[in-house]
Amino acid sequence: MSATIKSVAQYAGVSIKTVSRVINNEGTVKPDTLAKVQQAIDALDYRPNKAARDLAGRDNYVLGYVYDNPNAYYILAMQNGILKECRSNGYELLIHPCDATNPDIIDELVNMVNSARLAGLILSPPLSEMPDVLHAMDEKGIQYVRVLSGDKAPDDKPCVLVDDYQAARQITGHLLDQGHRRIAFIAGEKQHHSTTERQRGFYQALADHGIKADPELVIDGTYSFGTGVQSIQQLLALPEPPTALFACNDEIAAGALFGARMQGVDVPEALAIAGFENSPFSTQTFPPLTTASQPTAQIAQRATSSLIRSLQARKRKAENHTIPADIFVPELIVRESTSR
Amino acid sequence: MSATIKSVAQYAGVSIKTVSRVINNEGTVKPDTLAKVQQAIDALDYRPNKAARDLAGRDNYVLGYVYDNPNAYYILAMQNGILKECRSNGYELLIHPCDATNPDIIDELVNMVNSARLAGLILSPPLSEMPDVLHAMDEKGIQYVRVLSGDKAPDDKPCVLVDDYQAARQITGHLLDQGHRRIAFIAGEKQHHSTTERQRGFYQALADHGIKADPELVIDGTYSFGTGVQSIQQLLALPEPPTALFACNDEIAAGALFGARMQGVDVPEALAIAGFENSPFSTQTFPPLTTASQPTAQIAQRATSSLIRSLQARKRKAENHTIPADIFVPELIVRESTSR
DNA sequence: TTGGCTAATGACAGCGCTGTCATTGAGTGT
DNA sequence: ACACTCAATGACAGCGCTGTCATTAGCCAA
Repeated sequence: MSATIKSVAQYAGVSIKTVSRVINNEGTVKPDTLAKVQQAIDALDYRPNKAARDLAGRDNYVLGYVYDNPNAYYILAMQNGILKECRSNGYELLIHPCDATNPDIIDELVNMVNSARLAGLILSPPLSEMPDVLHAMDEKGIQYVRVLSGDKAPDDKPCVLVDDYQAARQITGHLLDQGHRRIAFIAGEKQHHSTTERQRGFYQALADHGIKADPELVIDGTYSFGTGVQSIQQLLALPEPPTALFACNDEIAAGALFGARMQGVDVPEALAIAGFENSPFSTQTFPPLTTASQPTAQIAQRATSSLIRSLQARKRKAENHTIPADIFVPELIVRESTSR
Repeated sequence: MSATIKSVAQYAGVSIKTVSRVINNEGTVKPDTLAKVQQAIDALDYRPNKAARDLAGRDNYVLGYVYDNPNAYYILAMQNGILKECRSNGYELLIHPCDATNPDIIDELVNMVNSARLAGLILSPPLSEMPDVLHAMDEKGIQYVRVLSGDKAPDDKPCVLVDDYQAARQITGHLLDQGHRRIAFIAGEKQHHSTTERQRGFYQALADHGIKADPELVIDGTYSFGTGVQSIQQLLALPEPPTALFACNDEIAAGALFGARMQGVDVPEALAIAGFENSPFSTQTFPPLTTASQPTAQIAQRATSSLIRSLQARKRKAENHTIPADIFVPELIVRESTSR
């Protein structure tokens, strides 16, 4: 049988109420008492019983993860990170796939939150970037945390930032360091902020090296293999084709790699290719792709943690309890697709 | 506030325990008492409080989905199907990724079931095919449903079957119908029954046409892009290379397609390629892959439904309540990669 | 020192239900 | 008519936690 609040209290030599205060972060516990309790919790591997909390308290300890994203790897990684944090805080997760282009999406979300009595929502792109959705949530008093592309929080509501701009700058910088001067860029859907941020980083890196981007080398597409194949054909047909390519994600990069090979262009010898995301795709190509890795699960975990802290803060009516936004910069991973 | 068991009892003029008996279908209530209670429930629109039931009872109304499978698309589809069925039955889902090769996997699962007081488990391959795991669950009295590759239930415990054998036979048959006689096969991990079943179907289809399989054309590998690339190189180097390939899944097929193209071999003109699974991979290649589609979400839903029915049956001690196994046969999807 | 205050902690009831066991009452055989 | 079943129902404790309120300890000013 697993540990209960009672056994933790006994172990730590305090009352169950004090343990309750610790697990709810009520903040009115002396540091050394807190340490004792924390230690007891760890020692006994205690996890609050959700049913009991739900029954005794007035809120439900359930969070919702709403997503609309075709990238299964991303979703799963997010989910794992969220789950991990939920578990260690005695929350449960309700998973809700949805269609962001559905005009009734807002009603759908509000209904879901109400009928399942969710404590809060975790939003990832593109939902986290839809002003209408966010506005509706604010209006209904629904708490949420967003995972966002950017380097600065747009407001003081909880969010976790992924600095695509900086990472894209690094990738482009890497290509420039290899001596490339004609570097192409293939963009994904422009609705995703990640796309525009990555593009911004691309331009900035060029500018850093005093290079003017050639508009011919920048192509708009979608986050798909097909975009990569088509775009690279177009690029290679240019009178002066690029010597390097930065694709907005690995899937596009894989498509471009495929397309280049089909045309007899060697990678990386004649064309260096870099992707973004470090998806399983990126190691399954020949040669493997240089890319940028976002620690998605960790991002999700941090986001969930912010949400929970914000929920707890609101519960005890702490004022202005703003949680500083975390920033993650995806890390450059150099593989053979860009080796000299 | 919604009605509680107490208010229903008062309204019906019985004790709360009798109401409890009614809502749990315990069957020891006199018909007219039952009618009275039922009427009270309807009148007050009473819905049992899940948290209270969980806390008081011995099981939670929570199911667990345990998986170890690198295929994110598969997991997500399973998850969605399970979720759908859970919701319509008032159950909740706990998701637990794990590592099937971990020697402590059994302890891990037993611990999880106990500490979360799960009502039952949904097991997909490879976990559903590990005798040790199943045996341990039986021993501990943990209920489960398996998703299995096969066409016959191995025992009378709940399971849902996916007939890979039949589907593989159909795919190979399709290749044969196109006139191919030298057909290669690339296998995935042999621990997965799906691999051996697909291979069995491959051999059977050849036998149906009086063709003896050439051992040179059958290659063992893993369910990966890399396996496809390497294997096709090996196959094309043969003095008498195959004219068609059946790869154990789409990822291998995509790798093989990539590898063939790199060697200047046209698909489907010089080499027909078929995959399996109908994963998003299969439409993102050029040309798109012929494959077999399994309705994973539906399979998951059916599995969950079996589990729930079996749980309820056991609760009211119904004997011999065997639920017949469902069988799904993945459906052949013909695309350009095998067109004549 | 004394009273008055606040921060830290504890005692205890009760959330809505189920499990266990006790009680009732109708039916049975002699 | 008698004890004897057994089906039907009820009384009651308690699941593990939180909310409320009481208590204690620690501190300061007078």
